[in-house]
Amino acid sequence: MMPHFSIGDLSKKSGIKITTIRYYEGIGLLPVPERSQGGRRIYAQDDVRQALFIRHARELGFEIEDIRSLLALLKNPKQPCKDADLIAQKHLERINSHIASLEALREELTTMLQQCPGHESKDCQVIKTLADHSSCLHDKHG
Amino acid sequence: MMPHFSIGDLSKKSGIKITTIRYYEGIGLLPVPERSQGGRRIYAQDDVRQALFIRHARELGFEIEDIRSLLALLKNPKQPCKDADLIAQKHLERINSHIASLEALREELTTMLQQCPGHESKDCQVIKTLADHSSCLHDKHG
DNA sequence: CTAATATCTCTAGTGACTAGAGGAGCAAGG
DNA sequence: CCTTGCTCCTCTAGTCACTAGAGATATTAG
Repeated sequence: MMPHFSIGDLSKKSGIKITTIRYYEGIGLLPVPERSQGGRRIYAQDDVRQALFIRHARELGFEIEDIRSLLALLKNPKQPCKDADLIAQKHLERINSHIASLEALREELTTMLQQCPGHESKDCQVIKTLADHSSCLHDKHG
Repeated sequence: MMPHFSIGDLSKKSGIKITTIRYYEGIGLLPVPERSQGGRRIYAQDDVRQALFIRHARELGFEIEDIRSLLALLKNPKQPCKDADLIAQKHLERINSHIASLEALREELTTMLQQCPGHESKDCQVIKTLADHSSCLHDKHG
């Protein structure tokens, strides 16, 4: 007899909220589970594993579409590994450029705050910097 | 005679897309402008300044509600500067923690990719790491 | 006068959920 | 057997900050 779990069990085991589990089912990221006589979802051990996989990937910032691809690779063990590597590599690049732009923002915000001596907002460096883009440290933040 | 600008002019001068300008008007971030006889928006120099302020703040990652507060401070020069500093300070903290978690992700992704020797996805370290959360470098990514 | 371009309003879509309404299943205690 | 309280059900709508598109009108250049 295989163990089976309610949606609440799956939620606790995977750390994914119940509403989110239903949402994932709706978009096809989690399988459509069996139902009890009363119409409630019944999950198996495999579903717990898949939910954990998804949660971990989301925590790592992978997008849903990436996860869809990674799940396909997980289920087809003969698929070339480089497909997964490519997804991870692209994601790493996104993260790297995201970090770079956030660091630029941090620098500018820090400068703004350090230079701010005033008591009234008319002297405020934060306001001034925002109002006058030409005094900005960087050309591009985004 | 004050200079006046069409929405297209404002868009070019501010770097904000036309549709976004209308959206900002809708949510009260930009003022409701005068209209020409034919019903087109007419902007003044002040609006250009305000649009630039908004764009710069958005580039720095401030949320719309933050910008609303900062605009209020800009327009009331007697307001205490620390109100603006507080907003910027909070934002800086958000950015710092965002950077920290992205760096954790980067580390884990890098490790995953470096350890990946395989040819088939069943040996893929990327897939394996995602499937087995316990082998994860960090407790928390988020 | 015509053709091209700019602008208008309005609706709906994006991603990844989240919140809430209103109803039904289910287990335990009295 | 009945009630209480929890879990679960579906469905709709809201979040944020836009973006895209349809279909209509205004303005401008030639």
